Amino acid sequence: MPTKSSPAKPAKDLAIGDLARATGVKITTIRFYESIGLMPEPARTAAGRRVYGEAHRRRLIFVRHARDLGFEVDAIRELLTLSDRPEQSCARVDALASQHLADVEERIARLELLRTELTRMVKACRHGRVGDCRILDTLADHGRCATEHGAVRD
Amino acid sequence: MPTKSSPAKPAKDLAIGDLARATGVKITTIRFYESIGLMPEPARTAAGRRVYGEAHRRRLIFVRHARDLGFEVDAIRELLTLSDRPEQSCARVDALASQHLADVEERIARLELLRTELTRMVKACRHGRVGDCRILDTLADHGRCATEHGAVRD
DNA sequence: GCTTGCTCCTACAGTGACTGTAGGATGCAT
DNA sequence: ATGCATCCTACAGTCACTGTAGGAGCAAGC
Repeated sequence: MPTKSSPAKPAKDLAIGDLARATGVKITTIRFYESIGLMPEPARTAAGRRVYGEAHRRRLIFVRHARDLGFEVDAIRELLTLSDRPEQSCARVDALASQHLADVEERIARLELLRTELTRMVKACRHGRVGDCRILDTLADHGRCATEHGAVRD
Repeated sequence: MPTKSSPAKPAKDLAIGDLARATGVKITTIRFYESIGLMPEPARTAAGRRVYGEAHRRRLIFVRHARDLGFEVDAIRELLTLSDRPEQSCARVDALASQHLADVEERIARLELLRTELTRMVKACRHGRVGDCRILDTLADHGRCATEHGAVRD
């Protein structure tokens, strides 16, 4: 298995399409990440095509994985900055992750209220005419809801 | 309590700000709903100010409540159309609500995988230096994840 | 050397569901 | 008459991309 101490890695160059295939990130998204500063500006060929190396690949995988885990771009930007300062305390990293976890838990809680309410609504449906529809009745009047489901908000 | 059979309701007119206060929907949002056809174009005063009545208020409450429950605008548009045809079967209403419920359940499932993974990451943190940070390690390598959390996607 | 077909480039518009701002007109109370 | 709240339109901004238009580069086959 490869270690980062291998000294003479040929650092094979990657075109943007190669990088996209290697990471599962779309070409347009890679360019977008560059435009918002999540990815650094790569070297270019004489014809102006982007040339990437192993460091770019690792960084993009980090970004993609953090996005998959739901971190926002600003948080990822900060995480990337932090990971460039290995001597610092990781308290801030912990705080970012903990905050994100708290956000996820809040979203789950809100969605569970929603699930409760929607389940109730769907069960109440007697499959008759629109004029007698309990689902529409409930939508017309929050007073018929069992829970104080707030708004979904994302 | 008011019934819709009250015949001579004075139908007190509402300015857009009154309607906003009565429903908790912001003025700009009411105008936005009008622009996308969720709310009908209201009558206007001679000076061009919008004038709303009880029917508008009920419709806006319906829209707001459906949005709070996470229905998308297109679904709400369809629900509103359906509720104008009280003799039709409510099967389509049921289908829209059931589909939305399924969507909510899927989002919950994905978020729960995320919660698992984030909890694991945060617990693994040994509060040391960035260079030894398990959280950053995990972000750099999906292989360290316990679950196939996909992407969050909303 | 030329064509074919793939890859890549920039620049900009569109998504969803709003929110915010600029700049002006109206309405009402004092 | 003045001041202030409310209202109007029109448009830009949000987030994290995705899609499109229109063009240029590059390798392989003929």
